[in-house]
Amino acid sequence: MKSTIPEAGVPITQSDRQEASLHGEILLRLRDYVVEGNIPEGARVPERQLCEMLGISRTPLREALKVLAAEGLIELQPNRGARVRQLGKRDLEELFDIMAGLESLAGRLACEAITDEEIATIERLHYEMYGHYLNSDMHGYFHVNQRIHESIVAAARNETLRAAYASFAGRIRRVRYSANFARKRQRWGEAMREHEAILDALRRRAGSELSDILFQHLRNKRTAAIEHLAAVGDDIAAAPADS
Amino acid sequence: MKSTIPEAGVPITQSDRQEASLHGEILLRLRDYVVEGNIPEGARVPERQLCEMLGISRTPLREALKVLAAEGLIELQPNRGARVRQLGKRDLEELFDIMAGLESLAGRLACEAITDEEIATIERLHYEMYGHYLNSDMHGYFHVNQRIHESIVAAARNETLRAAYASFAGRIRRVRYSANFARKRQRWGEAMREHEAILDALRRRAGSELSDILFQHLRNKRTAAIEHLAAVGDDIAAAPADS
DNA sequence: AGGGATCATTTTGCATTCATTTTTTGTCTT
DNA sequence: AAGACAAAAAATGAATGCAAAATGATCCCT
Repeated sequence: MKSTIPEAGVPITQSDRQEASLHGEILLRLRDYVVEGNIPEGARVPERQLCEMLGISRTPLREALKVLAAEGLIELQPNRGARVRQLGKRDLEELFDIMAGLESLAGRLACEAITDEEIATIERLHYEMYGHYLNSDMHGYFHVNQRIHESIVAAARNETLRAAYASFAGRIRRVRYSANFARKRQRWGEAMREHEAILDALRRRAGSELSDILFQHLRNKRTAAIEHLAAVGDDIAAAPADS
Repeated sequence: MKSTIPEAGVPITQSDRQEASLHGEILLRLRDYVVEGNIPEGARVPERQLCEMLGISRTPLREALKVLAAEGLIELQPNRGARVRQLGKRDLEELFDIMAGLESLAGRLACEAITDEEIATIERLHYEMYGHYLNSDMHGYFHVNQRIHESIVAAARNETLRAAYASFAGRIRRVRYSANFARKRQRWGEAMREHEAILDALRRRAGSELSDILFQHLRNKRTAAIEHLAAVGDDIAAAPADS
């Protein structure tokens, strides 16, 4: 008996749906492959090459490419193939704002349903993150920080929101990670204080307040990231013009 | 060679955006077709039938179906074809909350960039809507109401947000429309007052405040819609229950 | 020798074909 | 007559083939 495929008529969750068929498998692998940054931005990706790399024919590959294009990870130019999407400054601003909005929403919803246990878990993560902060462990801080935000999204009890959040997060994954290392010591301290405010509002289940704090917190992240990329990012900031 | 099936369905309309390719054309047409509610919820949609209806082969159709599935409009069950996605009560709650979050975000962003002219336009729409309210013109009210919310989203100056908003709106389009007619006179009056508060906050560019008001406004809409569908909707509410 | 046109090669888009899986139908057994 | 098993029919998933477009290379003309 395999992985408990529900009876007919019952919707299959998006994550389960993909694994069975080949195009779904390819979709998952290709998405990871792109999100992880294995293909340089704006690079042309010939179908044939991907096909032999994955050992499949073009049909399921093309289906996966269409989906990835719909998700905004790649661009499909008519008769000219697929390119990894290049994010210009404006694109990044828009995506960061959306992430801010989604987390802001997640925080508001989380206040309606979060359990004490979940809050305790987030508190533990918070202190763990504080430890990384004190040790100036950027890498550890980044990952625990991610887990905190993911925990808030999970506490919102909204699977559709979680999926949308994950999708948008994938689109700016590389940038987010690289931008994290741009964090100045001062901004880092501010972020820690903001996280304390987040935790405080969460404990009090102050939805509207938490929504505001989260948005502002992410907005500040956005500013830091954009500034960083404007200074360092030549490859990324080069995109804003068309083609 | 019988390859060219002439004028089997409908001629190609190039008026649609940049979608010159066949799969893109099919995607737009199929999406509209599903969103407009031409296929009953949960109904099986054989590829063959759609192919001859659209006058194309299965390849571009299947590509379009994959994208629609990624958008959440249809479901693809392995080896069992495509079905129009059925939204259970929980799905609707989640989607309404996301719409609330996105509009809340849009309002906040709009306050940063909206022009006096845009506000004036929204004011005109508001009074037009008020007229429909006084005349109990449900249909007119619904459409002007939509335009107001779309105007706020447009004023956010975030194309990615606009696209995401449109996508989620498509998923609950039918329900939204039908739920609108469930509006009790009392709730209708409340909605009008909320709209006045929205306009007021927008004039003052009070982003955080507008964000709160919009979320609450949409939350109230959600409650009304879910109650309505719980009472009337047998087909829609039938999905979540276990088999 | 340099710029541009023409032709060959590569790549993409779509149709068709082949292989499984599912669904239906028909028959047989209890 | 109802249920179960089996075979046929239909539908889906993936691969291949073919035409059109794009890319690159060669050749011609000034």
